[in-house]
Amino acid sequence: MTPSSASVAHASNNDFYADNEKLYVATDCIVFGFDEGDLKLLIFKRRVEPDSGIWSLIGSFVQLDEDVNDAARRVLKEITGLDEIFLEQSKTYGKADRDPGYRCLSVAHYALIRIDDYDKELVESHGAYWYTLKDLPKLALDHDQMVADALSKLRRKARQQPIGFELLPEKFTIPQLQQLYEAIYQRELDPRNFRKKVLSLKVLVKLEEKDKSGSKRGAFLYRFDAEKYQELLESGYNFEI
Amino acid sequence: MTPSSASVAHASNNDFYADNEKLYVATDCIVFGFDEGDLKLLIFKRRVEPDSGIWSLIGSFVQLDEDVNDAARRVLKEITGLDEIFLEQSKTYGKADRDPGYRCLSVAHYALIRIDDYDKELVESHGAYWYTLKDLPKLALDHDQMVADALSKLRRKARQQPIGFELLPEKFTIPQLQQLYEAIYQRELDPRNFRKKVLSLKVLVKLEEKDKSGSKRGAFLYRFDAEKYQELLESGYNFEI
DNA sequence: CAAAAAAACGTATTTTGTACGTTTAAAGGT
DNA sequence: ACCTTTAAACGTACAAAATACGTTTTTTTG
Repeated sequence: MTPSSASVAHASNNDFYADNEKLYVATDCIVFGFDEGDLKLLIFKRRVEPDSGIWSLIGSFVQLDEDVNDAARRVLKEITGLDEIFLEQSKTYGKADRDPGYRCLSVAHYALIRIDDYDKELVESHGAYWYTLKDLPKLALDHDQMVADALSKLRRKARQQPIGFELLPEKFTIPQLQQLYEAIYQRELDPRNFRKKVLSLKVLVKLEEKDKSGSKRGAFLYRFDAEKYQELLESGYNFEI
Repeated sequence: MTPSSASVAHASNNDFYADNEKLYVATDCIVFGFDEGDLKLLIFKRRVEPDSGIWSLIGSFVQLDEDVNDAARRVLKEITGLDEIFLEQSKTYGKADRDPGYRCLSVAHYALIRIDDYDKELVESHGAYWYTLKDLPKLALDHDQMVADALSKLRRKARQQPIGFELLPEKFTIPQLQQLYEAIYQRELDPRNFRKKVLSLKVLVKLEEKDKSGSKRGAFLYRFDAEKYQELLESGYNFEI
């Protein structure tokens, strides 16, 4: 019954939890999407008591036989219908009083999804909606902090690798890519320098098609070269837009 | 009895743990120090059965009424006698099978300590020792991975802020500072460019004393200017040595 | 007192980032 | 048909930063 592994049974003070005590572990997902030039977040509103009407991140308990990151993937699949998306651990929130009434810690994960891929009906059936970051309502518990932390991780991540591709549709224009980075960094970028920089990475493949939704003239569509992108990652290059 | 908060009781699949099931939460600390030109790690060897002789990181269970990061601080205080040291969450390890026999997840933290500050007797009384990173023995469970991850976090952190100061004694020479960065990055740096760069930050205060332990000529000692260091952090400057 | 070694200072070159001008393609009004 | 407008696409000049490497200084030791 008593754990025996070296990982925990070593410090002098290794109390185990009493039989009637329990510590819950949950995971919450900060789901980012990009649409109409804005970074969006998938949040959901409880429709039944208790806490009906309160907005929060999507999440779930970690089951006893389940890896923590699998729990996050399960939540994402349940709500968006999507599999195999970018998902990374953000941070663990472990304040003893973070959830009133009982002890529960949450391992937050952030996900990036292509906003045109997800299962719209499934999302709505769960009471989940996309919110622009700026218009975000107050969220439950420490979820506001989770969002702030995930956003700052996303920003750092975006500097290290061309993460934008996870958030854009397969074909995209350079101005669209720029809009995404502007949304992530929350500042304007020079379109001429942005184009120069992004093309210098040699990970974009120019297509023959144009996208005319953004301007009269239209802009050429690009897709990214998965192979060269991989090389770039492995070289340890810093994207630094 | 059943948790009612919005944070967890929302997904369709919110199983709670059965009465006889329990999920343990521990914290493990990756404690870095710097001595004799090398990065060192504080690890400890169990001296009683079971698992006697196995090396592992220092750690402990998180108590039911205790913040997770407080648990890490408690462990550090217990083993090193040190308070108020640099401590940051690294990553949470949550594979269902990471610890054989029972379900336990671990929230890893990494700490940076001035190796001449710690309580030597206390450390030894706990069976803990400093090991150079390269000579590290095989550690228990997934602790090798924890060390690798923490090291990579330390590297990234070192690029963002002059973290070296946490690891050096109050007075140090520029060549010592360089040695530290060489140990962190695992590559050689040009001493002339290193000096130029580090002095350009204007956070070092030159003292009148010299340290003669490293060379015949001796090198001037410096301390860092806490105020200017703080300004530098707040300006969002990237250290980038 | 010369040789050795590392500290301390300096300069040249290359690379990268930043600022901003010009040309081009297509749409829409007159 | 042609002029205007708009954003895309391309290009150039300058500033800042990183890198490479030469020189001088200080001290110890043979």
